[in-house]
Amino acid sequence: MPADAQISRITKIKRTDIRRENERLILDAAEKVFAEAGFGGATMQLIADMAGLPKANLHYYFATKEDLYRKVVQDIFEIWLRAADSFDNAPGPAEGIGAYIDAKMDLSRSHPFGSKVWASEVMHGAPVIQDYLETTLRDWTDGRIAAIQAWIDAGKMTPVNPRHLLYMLWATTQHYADFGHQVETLNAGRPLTERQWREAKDSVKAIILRGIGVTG
Amino acid sequence: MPADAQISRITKIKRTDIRRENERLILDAAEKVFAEAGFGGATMQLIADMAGLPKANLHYYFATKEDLYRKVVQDIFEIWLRAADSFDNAPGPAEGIGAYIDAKMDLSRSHPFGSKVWASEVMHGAPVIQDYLETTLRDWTDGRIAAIQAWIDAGKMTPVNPRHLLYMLWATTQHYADFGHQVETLNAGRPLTERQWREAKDSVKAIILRGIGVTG
DNA sequence: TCACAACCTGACCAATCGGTCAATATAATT
DNA sequence: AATTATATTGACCGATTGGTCAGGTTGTGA
Repeated sequence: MPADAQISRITKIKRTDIRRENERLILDAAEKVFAEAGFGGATMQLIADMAGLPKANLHYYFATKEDLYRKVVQDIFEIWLRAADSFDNAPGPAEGIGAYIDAKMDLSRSHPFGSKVWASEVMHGAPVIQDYLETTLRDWTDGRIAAIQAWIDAGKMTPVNPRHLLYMLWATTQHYADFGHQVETLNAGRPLTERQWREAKDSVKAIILRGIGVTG
Repeated sequence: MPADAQISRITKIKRTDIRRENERLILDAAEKVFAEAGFGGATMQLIADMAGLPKANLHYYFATKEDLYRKVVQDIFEIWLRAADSFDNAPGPAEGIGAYIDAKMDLSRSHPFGSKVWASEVMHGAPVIQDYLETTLRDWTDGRIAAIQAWIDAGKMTPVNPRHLLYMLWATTQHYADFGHQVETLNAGRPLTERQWREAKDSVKAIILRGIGVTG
């Protein structure tokens, strides 16, 4: 086997790899630009520059700006749904809700752009993911409400309105992503440190868990 | 005195009135359009149509789109600051924080567009109100943190991190405005009724006040 | 009544936008 | 090696944008 053949085999870029890598480049850039500028304020040129590709190349992989945006929003939604696994199979609210807060806070830290894109989409009336809200999200919500109600019926937590408890969990955890700039500004302009993130998580968990009558 | 003179006196439109009324028309329309489309997605033409004025007339009162936007954001900020009066002069956290939640929830219901514009502005890095964050908001925050700490020191509530408690109050109350569309979708597509708004407020207050060791 | 200032607006412009396309290059297949 | 499928890109286009401006209208004070 000649040397260049070996190199070729190692450095070879397969068609499927090209597609996958470029789509990833574009989606990452798009997530950031959509988050920072909104759908209306984002431009394909800006996304292209951030992805390091010519604008025309974006349209080769994603027909329209709206197609690209839709894919970004859907990806985030799936990540969030997966975070809810912490909720399931928990013996009680202390573990289930505590783990859910942990998971959502971690996502606010690791995927702040995605959270902002989702927030922006919902704030503008959910023009592209309305069907998701009415089907997947509604089903998911109903399921968790039932789980919380079961904990209440079993006397494992103080009776509260499960729906509003859920909203409070979403709002509080996503606040650290969506309003991250405000949080950072009020933190002397510096990003939260590892210790500060832990304190944020602990504070949220402490207040909410005590609020539903669960001893941390 | 001739009849038309009397009519003229009654229906007369003063210069100052014209300016005030038109600026109000434009600001109200702008708040709604900026909230629903974002700064980048909003167009002066759309705002003009909603205000019932020619586009050129908007530029007579507000030089640029950014000037108009800045005024909208500043108005909201002042309304929010005023809502914090409930915080002051309260004998303890039950009254102070309880009243603050009430006030912020009422604002989420009465000024949902303003809340969305603020959220959008902060999410995009606060390009036009960064100085407010660093001065007015920071001072306000420091003051409330001190007030909460005083309550803690006086043994009137469970020791919690005052800053994160504040963030939780903001996040939870504003969620009903910023994510109002999602809340409505999960409510069978219908806006919250008077009773449902009361239940939301009561749920938020119950969990948070219990979470900080205050008996409702 | 007159002169001035404030107010109004249709028509217009340069800039930018999302999107297209023909031509070319690269990889895969036969 | 030849052919085909996929990937790349500069140049371009119609549509829309924020903003301008000249000329007209209306209210105000002298």
